[in-house]
Amino acid sequence: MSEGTTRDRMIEAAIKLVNEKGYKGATTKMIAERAGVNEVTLFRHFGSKKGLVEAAIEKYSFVDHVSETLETKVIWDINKDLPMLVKEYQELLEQKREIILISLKEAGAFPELDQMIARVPKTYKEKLMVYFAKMMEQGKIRQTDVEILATNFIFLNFGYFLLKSRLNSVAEDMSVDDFIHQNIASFIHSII
Amino acid sequence: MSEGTTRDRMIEAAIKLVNEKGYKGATTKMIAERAGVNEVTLFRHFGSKKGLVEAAIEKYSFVDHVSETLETKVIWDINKDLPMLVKEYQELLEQKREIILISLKEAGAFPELDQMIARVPKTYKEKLMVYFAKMMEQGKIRQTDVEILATNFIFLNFGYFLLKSRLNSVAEDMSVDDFIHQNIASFIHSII
DNA sequence: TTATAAAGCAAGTATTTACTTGCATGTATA
DNA sequence: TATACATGCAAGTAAATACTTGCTTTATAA
Repeated sequence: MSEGTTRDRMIEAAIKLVNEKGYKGATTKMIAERAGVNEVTLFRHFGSKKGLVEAAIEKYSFVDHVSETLETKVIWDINKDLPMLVKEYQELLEQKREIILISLKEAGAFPELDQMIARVPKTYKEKLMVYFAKMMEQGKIRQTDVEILATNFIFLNFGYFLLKSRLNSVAEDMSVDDFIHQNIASFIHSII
Repeated sequence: MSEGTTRDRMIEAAIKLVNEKGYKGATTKMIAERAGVNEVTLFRHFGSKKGLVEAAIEKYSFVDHVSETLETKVIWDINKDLPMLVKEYQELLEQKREIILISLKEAGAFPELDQMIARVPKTYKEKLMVYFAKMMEQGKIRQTDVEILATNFIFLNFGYFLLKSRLNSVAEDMSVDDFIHQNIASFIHSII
């Protein structure tokens, strides 16, 4: 029995097990066991397995503060801003790691989940474009297509995140700081 | 009933359904149905469901010709070589799309699959490093760390591929040619 | 044409799984 | 103390699922 209320423990166990075994693979028996709870309690709280997983998804879908960061923490110095943004974005991906991987696993099964996850890079891209445009106005980066800059930045981040998450062959042993000081530094160098 | 031998049809149906529904979600009944085959035939051929999926995995794990390409088709012109390599790599990812997504879904369940998939970007990275090193020797690209170049190139490719595959929000409506002419062009511009 | 192999068909089995019901136990609040 | 509420426990149900067996039908090839 871990910490938190009964409800929290069930939700946490559900997220973890669905991530490990997939929706079908995570049985209610296993979830109850890992939550240190009787299986019946699970149905009394959420009605059905689907209800439980939906509750779990909802709980983990906290509103991302990435947009906020891009409006407050930015100091208009590309060498400070981008590393900071990568760090925040990777942290966000890490926090949502399980639910992102679930959405890759269970694509289609939970439409709301798809949309929810898709929204993250989308809003991020839009805000990034604004940032790059302003930097360009100020003459702090080269004149280029801001959309390309933004998508490339996201592809880099997402590619690194996923290759590190699962297929740890290219990005193995590459910490976020390594990624920032090597790969992102190279990216920055190319746009100033 | 699609084309091919009975065996081929079963394997094809297995790959597709496991990709759509996950290993547990793809029932033998469904697989048989989609293959236009009696369910018993499936067991007579492969003994068990696991046997079938393993056979399917093995069949789809053709040796990648990426290494070969990097040794034969290259003409030592970065503006021609990289687009060509992206195209080939994206085609490879596309061909292995289903099995790559399966390996993300069923990570851990089929260890051989993990290794198999992981090998693709790994060998690609190594070959790329050699290519970049030679280009540098010839003074055709700027002096930089070849490993960073190679990983960034792969992150871009993989990030694009996955965001396009599933979370189609950032990369939606972005064709491979768009990706090459915009994002990769920007990458090329940054290293010459 | 005949022998052989591959596939279909029907029926069944054991197990798992999501979910239910009835009742006992504990625990907090009025 | 009494009343509500949350949880545990035991037992069960209906459906689905992987897999089997025995027999018939179809296609291949000698």
